[in-house]
Amino acid sequence: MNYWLLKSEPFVFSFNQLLQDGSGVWDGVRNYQARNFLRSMKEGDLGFFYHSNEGLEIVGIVEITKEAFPDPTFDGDRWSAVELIPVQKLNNPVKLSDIKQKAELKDMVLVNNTRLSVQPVTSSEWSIIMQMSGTDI
DNA sequence: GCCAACGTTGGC
DNA sequence: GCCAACGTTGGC
Repeated sequence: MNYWLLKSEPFVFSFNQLLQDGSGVWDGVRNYQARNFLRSMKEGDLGFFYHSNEGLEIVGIVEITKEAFPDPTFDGDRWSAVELIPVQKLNNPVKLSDIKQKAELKDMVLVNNTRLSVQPVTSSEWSIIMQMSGTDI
């Protein structure tokens, strides 16, 4: 079981939107590093849903329900997409500024490679953030 | 609005 | 294959 973090600008696609829709396709990724992470996702993996630009916080948890397939917004198999469902909204969104203050989280990709939109999260990072959010799964 | 970090493009 | 120029992302 692996953990991930997915970034979206809330005015493009928000966690609330995903909750409303019931499921979503994570497409439009045009970065090789991010694509490779998409391709290594397994059904049942969990991910944080992060709002970039506005909010700057982790707002919810998603679960991968369909492993990588060709991105429907692109002609060809160069880019990939996955399907996911919302699992839960965090009781307390975890802000980037709070993450940055935690010594245990200083190595998070989110902190060190701000531009990567799909990134892995270690299980210890996952549990620390879950604790900060006051949320149980 | 600015700027740092990173990715991509294209000339050589 | 290198590197300068440019474009984009995203935090501040």
